[in-house]
Amino acid sequence: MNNSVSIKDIAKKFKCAPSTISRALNDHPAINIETRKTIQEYALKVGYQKNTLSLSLLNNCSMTLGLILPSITHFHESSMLEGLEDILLKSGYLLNICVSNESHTIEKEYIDRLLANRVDGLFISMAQESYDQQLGEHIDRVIQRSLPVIFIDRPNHGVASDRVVTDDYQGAYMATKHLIDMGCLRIAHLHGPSGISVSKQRFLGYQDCLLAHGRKVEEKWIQYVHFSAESAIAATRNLMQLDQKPDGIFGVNDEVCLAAMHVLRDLGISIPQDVAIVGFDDIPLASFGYPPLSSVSRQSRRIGEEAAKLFLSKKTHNKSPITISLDPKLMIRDSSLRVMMN
Amino acid sequence: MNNSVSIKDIAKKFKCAPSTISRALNDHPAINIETRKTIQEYALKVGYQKNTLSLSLLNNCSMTLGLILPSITHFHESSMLEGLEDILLKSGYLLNICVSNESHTIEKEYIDRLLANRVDGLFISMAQESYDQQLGEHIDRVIQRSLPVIFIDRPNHGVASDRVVTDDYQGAYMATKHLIDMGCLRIAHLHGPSGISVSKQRFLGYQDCLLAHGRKVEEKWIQYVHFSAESAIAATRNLMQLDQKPDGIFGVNDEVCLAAMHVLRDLGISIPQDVAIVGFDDIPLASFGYPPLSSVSRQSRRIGEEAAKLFLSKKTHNKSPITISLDPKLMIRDSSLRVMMN
DNA sequence: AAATTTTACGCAAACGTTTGCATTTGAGGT
DNA sequence: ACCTCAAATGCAAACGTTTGCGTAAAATTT
Repeated sequence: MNNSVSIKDIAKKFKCAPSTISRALNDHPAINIETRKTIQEYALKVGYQKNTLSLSLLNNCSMTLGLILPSITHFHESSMLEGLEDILLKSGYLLNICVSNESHTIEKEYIDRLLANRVDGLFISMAQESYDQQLGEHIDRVIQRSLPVIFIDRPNHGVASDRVVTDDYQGAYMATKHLIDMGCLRIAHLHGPSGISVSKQRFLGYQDCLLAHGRKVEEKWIQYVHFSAESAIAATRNLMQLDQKPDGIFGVNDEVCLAAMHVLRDLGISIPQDVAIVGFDDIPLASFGYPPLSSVSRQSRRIGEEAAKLFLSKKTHNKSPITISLDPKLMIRDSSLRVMMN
Repeated sequence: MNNSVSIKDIAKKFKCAPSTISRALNDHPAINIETRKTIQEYALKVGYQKNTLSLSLLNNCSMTLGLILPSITHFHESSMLEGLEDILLKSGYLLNICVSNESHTIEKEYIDRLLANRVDGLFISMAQESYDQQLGEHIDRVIQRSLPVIFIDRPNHGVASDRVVTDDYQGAYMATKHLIDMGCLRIAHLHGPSGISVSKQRFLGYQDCLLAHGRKVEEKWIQYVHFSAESAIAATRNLMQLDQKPDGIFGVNDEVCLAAMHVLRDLGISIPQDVAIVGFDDIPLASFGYPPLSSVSRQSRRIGEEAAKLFLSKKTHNKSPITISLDPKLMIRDSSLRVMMN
């Protein structure tokens, strides 16, 4: 079944000790230079490949990391993964990817497997279930092993550890402020799944911005949606059936906004004149919506990069927990850019 | 640094042999039922976690697989990954994710690391560089170790191994046929990056369908693009500056089509009356384009599921290489649904 | 009471690699 | 011929776990 050749096999071939082979392959100066050459050439010929598992066992270091995400199909998540990979590739690590599907049970199962495989660290964006039910002891188990745990996007209630996030609050504030600047008087919000930090922070930014500018936060203008486009259909229709229709929408992400624009077009409502709209994430297709969708960029790829760098710095220094918060950027496009006439 | 407790540690605590602990934890009947209980409780209390690495070493089986992709940010790829994960989760495997970024060098590096970590199998969608330069010996090295290698999407020139793909040719044929049925006389194609199988197959399906229906395949109606939306901007403009403008477009994927529609709207060209358009992949946002974009669905998630199942069946049976080809489905939406008046 | 079986556990090897500490060999100096 | 020293290599333990085999003690059967 397994054809791999080991150091012992090579040792038999040369009738010498495994240690000699090991040293030869690692260019140890104590081994005769010609012996080294001969052994190295033979190893190459027979396709010898070091078995890292034995080393991991010996050194208590597997050069493998774990990444647990609720899902991976959104641009933000996959883009973040690419950022992580980019840095880890250069540092010799491998990454185990685990999709929890927002389930606490699955998350726990994956953590068990990762621990059993002795990963050297863990990046995690907690499942909604774990968050809702305030379940953190599975993460604590990891930290008790003094393994670096780096939280991504979502916070770690109770657990003291590192974090890399975008400042969702600030991003939402900027988006809402922009809508106010564009003359919107009744700004609605497509609120993300409750219990998830991202939803909450974006709502708070929206709320505080309205209050700071003397607006009221009306419950009827807040509709709850999931992160998928479909869920925004009904929500948007609801908004547009109100007596007091909104003239601005801030959505929890771009998918729901693109779906909302779809509904608005259906209803013959012009964007941005009748309703201005701003999303979040700045996915590549935002620019190609009709009209092009204004959006808050989270620098997804950089989140991954910063998380990886944070891990690498922890490996050596082991400082106290820190939070890296990246600034969001507002990308203004036609969906909110009103022709002001005053 | 590492706080993990081993079987040996527990054995010392109980002043017995490690083998006793091992058997107790694995519910071996030869161990006294009460001893078992005591040991299991203690193990739970001190947070014992089996070290899988030692077992991997012993059994030549790591319960870990590798997945190498050119990128991960497209819906098709991340969706496929979720399908893979779903099946592998149930089978106890972990998945190492590797993004090659279409680079042969990176792909080779990742394969080395995966082999060193003794993965039990490999899923791979080959990098364009490897494909362009006909480089396959790094894959051969894997197969020579008699490791299952399953190719995804892109073929394995020269290498005899399993494959899971969508029938791109058939999908493209269906899309083109649909445009013909909708009365399009001059059907253009936004051709994907050359050298990549997906691009080629979709072009061939387009070409053969045209020929089969007595149409000419005109070079001027074929524009080359990347898989990103941006790259379709210039391409679409070029098409619309021709004397003989196309009245139908089949695009290599949805991103380029959504971008193309953006350009068409800018030019005041009505969709689908002036130009009908059909994409590929059926990404979730296709439904929310303006107008909603017709598209060929590849069943991305199922590709991952089938690949995982194929691996699992190979583990036991070890049959000769097979190719699983999934049927594409044409999702007809407004972007191509013309009101026929004849 | 002797013989037999059962119960419950220990021993040691194995997986592949590294590494500190011998040990061997040969050369050079006296 | 003897001592010294360096060069080149071997030995054995270690990482954590499993497992076939051995063995002691206890329980059961004659």
